[in-house]
Amino acid sequence: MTTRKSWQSIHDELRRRIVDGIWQPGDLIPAEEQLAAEFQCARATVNRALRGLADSGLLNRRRRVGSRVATEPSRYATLKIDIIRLEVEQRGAKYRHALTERAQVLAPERVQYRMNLNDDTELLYICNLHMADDRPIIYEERWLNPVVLHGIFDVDFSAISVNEWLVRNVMFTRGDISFCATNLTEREAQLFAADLGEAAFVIERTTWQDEQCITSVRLLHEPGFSMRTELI
Amino acid sequence: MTTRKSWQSIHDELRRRIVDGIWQPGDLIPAEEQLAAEFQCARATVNRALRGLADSGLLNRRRRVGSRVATEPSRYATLKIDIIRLEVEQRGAKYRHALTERAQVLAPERVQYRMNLNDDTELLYICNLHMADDRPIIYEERWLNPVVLHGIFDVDFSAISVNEWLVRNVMFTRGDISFCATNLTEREAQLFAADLGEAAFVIERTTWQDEQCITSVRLLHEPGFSMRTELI
DNA sequence: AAGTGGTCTAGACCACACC
DNA sequence: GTGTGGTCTAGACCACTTC
Repeated sequence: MTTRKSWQSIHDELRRRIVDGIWQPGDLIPAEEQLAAEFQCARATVNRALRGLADSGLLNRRRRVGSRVATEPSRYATLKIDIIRLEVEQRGAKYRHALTERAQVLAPERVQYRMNLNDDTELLYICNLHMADDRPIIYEERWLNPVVLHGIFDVDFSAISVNEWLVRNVMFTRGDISFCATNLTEREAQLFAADLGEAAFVIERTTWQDEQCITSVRLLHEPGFSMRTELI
Repeated sequence: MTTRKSWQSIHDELRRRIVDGIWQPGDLIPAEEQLAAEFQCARATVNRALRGLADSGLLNRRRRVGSRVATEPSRYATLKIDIIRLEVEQRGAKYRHALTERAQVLAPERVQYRMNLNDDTELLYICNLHMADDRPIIYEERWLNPVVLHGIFDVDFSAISVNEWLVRNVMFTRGDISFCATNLTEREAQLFAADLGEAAFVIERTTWQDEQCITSVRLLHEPGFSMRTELI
């Protein structure tokens, strides 16, 4: 055995060959066996490195065929979904939230559709204004399904935020999230001390436990908000 | 040896124990060695399963300490960044784009800042309107760095889109992306046959090759656009 | 049939964090 | 020191795809 190679160093070297154009898009690269011989390591180590490159979209791998440099490399942006309180506190600001609404209601039709509910299930409807250093930053409008969330009607959501209660009490198995832009209504503009019609960033998130919908939430961000992340 | 276990089946079983609350948030789960004994498999197989759970944010793992069920499970939304033409064609629509502007200019200050450039580098400035079934869906405004992109001034971007030319000719090593909402200016509203001030979704993306900025782009989406993905 | 990636095994050593 | 996860090895078999 010569010096021990790490899968990371092999990953980086192969990545370099792709980025520098030594292996062009569409090219078939050497098989794992050959690379293992070149790098003087076990095939499993090369496999680990190649899997990483395939995960990040730089390679397409197929059995019997080999690993090909992607012709149209897929790139991904990964967004971390945090509890709002943590996001605020990590920025060094003081977090506070105010419960602005609480009711037991039938959801509007488009929410029923999103949550895949019958039209006779009464939901808990909760609205919250989230603040950083006492400045409103997010208006949260949320529908909760009592069929899944037993005892939800008895929880005191002025003491604990809905978000945190959910995180501690149920775990979702799947969810979807969508992003869009909207013009502030008059009422929404007042919340942010902004102008009617200003553009605001909206996140809508719906989460499920197996086939049952847990909750659907709409997060209206203050005008000027921008969400940033790294590309992979 | 009993029946052969796959890392996937172990992953799913452990995930079930977490989701069903058999292992509560904060709990220390058995060490790899013990799980390997339970599942009658090699430790490497358990390791692979646990690594998957840690990657998806359900576990926090530390050497010497063990694997702990995350108290505030991080959830991630992963967005696939495709070439616009592919996105349109995958929806079954006809793709077309029109070059609306092309100039050799100094970038505005905020773009220079974003691209980390001196204030004397002339960039190639290109604007494109992307259409699906002849309806404008994205207005693209882009600055390209000729220092990295040799010969960029000679390319005919009415024949090939900037996006595709870039993908085929350079590969970026890192990038950042941000999302926000904006009110359409009068000129922008005209492009989309929309009203002045309507809210539109904006993506800004800047990509780099090592320390040099390749390009920065602003994608203004048609009013009503919504970007959706699954939560992990 | 044959070649490629995907995975598993059993064992080993290392890196790290807590003692 | 000691116990945990992180990784590597050498070999093996399997799964898939093309021939």
